[in-house]
Amino acid sequence: MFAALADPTRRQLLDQLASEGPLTATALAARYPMSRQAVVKHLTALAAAGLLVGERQGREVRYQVVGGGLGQAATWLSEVGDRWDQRLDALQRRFKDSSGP
Amino acid sequence: MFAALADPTRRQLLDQLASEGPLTATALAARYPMSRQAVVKHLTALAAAGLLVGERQGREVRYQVVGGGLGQAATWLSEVGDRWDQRLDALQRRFKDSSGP
DNA sequence: CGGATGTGCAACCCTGTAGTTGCACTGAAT
DNA sequence: ATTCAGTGCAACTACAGGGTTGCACATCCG
Repeated sequence: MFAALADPTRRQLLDQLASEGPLTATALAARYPMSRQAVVKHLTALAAAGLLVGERQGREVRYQVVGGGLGQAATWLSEVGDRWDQRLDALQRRFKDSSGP
Repeated sequence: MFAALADPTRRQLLDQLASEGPLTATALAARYPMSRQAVVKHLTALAAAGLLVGERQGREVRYQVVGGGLGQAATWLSEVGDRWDQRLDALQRRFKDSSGP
């Protein structure tokens, strides 16, 4: 899932879909200097990571962002951040204790 | 930077450093089924992404987490999330308007 | 000093994957 | 029915990156 976010193109794709709403692979490919299939691969990767869903409408497929997906990443980030903050706090407390009045 | 977080090993490494405090590359390598150099490469990648710093003490180098680094990732996530939420809100409003009482 | 321990650098496989091209299939329009 | 736009699948190339090994350099301890 972080692997899906690792590629800059995929982040851009996600960004565009988030701000412009559902689009088709062909429409997106027109905005990037790469082939349609390349874009499709990226979209598939993002969908596999649970960040997108593709909905078929006639002969086209509109991809749109799934809101909850990013939450997991955010959760992990804050967990590690918290652990590190706890260590920082502990160090600061110990420092205060040993140098206190 | 997301690329740095993409590898599971690197996330584990970050995790351990966040919860156990500064460690050397050799000490970390002892806990992983890979060579020391492999671990060093990961640590270097994390340091290049601004998530770690290595501090030399005599002949060893202790790596420790840099708190602010994760903030950037969190910021990006929340930005994209917000944009998507805005679109959702706009859609819901429009839907309410067109089907309202 | 000499040996042990920890680090740094470089060259080298090997797998994964981003990107391409080509072709077949399906839905819509004339 | 024919044509056109959009999609899907598969084979192929090429490059990045994870991992290894080998050796040289620095530092601590006897």
